Amino acid sequence: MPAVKPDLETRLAEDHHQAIKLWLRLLTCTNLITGQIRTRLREHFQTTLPRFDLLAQLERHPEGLKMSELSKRMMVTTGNVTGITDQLEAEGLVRREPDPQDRRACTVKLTPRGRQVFARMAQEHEGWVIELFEGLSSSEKELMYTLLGKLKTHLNGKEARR
Amino acid sequence: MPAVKPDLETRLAEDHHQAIKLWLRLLTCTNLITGQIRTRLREHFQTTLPRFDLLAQLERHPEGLKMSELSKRMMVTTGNVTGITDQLEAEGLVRREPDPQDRRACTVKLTPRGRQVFARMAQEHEGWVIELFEGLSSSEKELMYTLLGKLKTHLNGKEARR
DNA sequence: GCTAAATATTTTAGGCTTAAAGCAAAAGCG
DNA sequence: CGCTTTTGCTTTAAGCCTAAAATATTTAGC
Repeated sequence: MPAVKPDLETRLAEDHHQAIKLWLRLLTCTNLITGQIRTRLREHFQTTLPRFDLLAQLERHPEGLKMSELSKRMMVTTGNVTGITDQLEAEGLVRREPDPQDRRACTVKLTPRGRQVFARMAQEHEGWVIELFEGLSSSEKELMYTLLGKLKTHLNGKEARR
Repeated sequence: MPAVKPDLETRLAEDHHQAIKLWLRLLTCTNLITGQIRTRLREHFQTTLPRFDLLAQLERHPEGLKMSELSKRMMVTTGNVTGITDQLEAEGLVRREPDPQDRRACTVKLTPRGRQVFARMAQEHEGWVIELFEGLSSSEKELMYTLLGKLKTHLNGKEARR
C-alpha cells in the first residue's frame, strides 16, 4: 500500500466535503433567521424584509442615498431598488428628491413619517436578532464575526478580480 | 457616578450591537456566495440555484423523495416545489411516480439523464464552493462549522417551540 | 461643439418565493 | 359506517429578484 498518496487524497476529499458541509450549514442558518424575521415583520408590521432593509439604509444615512448607492448597500439590482422605492414612496415613508447636479439621479430620503415608522420597527427587530443569536455566547459571536470577516474579505477580493 | 449601572448598560448595548453586526455580516457572506454560485450556474449550465438544489436532494436519495420531503429539505413551501418540479420534469431531468399507498402523493426521482446532467454540474459546483471558502483555513472552517451548528440547534429549538 | 462612451435610473420578461385558498384522499373517531 | 380533521399536493395572487434592454443625461475625447 502506498503510504503517502492515500493520506493526501483523503485530506483533499475531506477538505472538499468540509467546504460543502460548511456552506450548507451557513445557508441553513441564514434561511432559518431570515424566515423568522420575515414572518415577524409581516405579522407585527405588515411589511417585508427588503422594505425594512431599504428604510434601515436610509436611517443610517440621513443625508439620503442615491438609487445606485441603495442598490450596492442592499446587494440587489438597481431595477429592484426602483420597485421597492416606488412602494415605499407610495406609502409615504420615503421621498425621491431630484439631484440638482445631475438630472438623471435622485436622492432618496426618509420622510418624517418614515423615520417614525422605522424607529418602531427597528427596536423590535433588534430584539428579535438578539434573541435569535442567543444560542451563542458573546465570545462565540465575536469569534464568528471575525471568521466571517475573513471570509468576506476573501469573497470581495474574488469579486473585484472579475 | 454610579459604578455598576453604566457598565451593565454598556455591556448590554454592545451585546445588541454585536448580534446585529454579526447578523448583517452573516447575511452579506451568504449573499455574496449565493450570488457567485447563481451566476456561475447560469453561465455554465443555464440553470438556477433552486433547480440545482432540488436535483442535489434527489441525488442524495436515489429511492426518491415526496414533494413534502423536498419542501422540508429545501426549506421552501410545497407550492414552490411544485413549480420547480414541473420545470425539471418538462426538461426530462426528474419524474413524478405515483405512490401506490397514497393516491394524493407522488415520489420524485432523478431520471437517468437527470442523474447524468447533475453529476457534471455537481463536480464543478463543488470546486466553486471550495474556492469560495478558500479564505478560511481548514481549522477555521471546522470552527465555523461548529459555531454554526450551535446556532442552528438554538434556531431549531426556537422553531419547534412555536 | 460634436460625437462616443459612460452613468443613473427605469422598464421588461421571466423565474423564485411566500401565504393562503382549494381539492382530493387518507386517517381518526364516534 | 359516516363524519370531521388532517395530510399531500396544486393553484393563485402578490411581491422579490435578476439580467438585459431602453431612456435620458453627463462626461470625455477630438
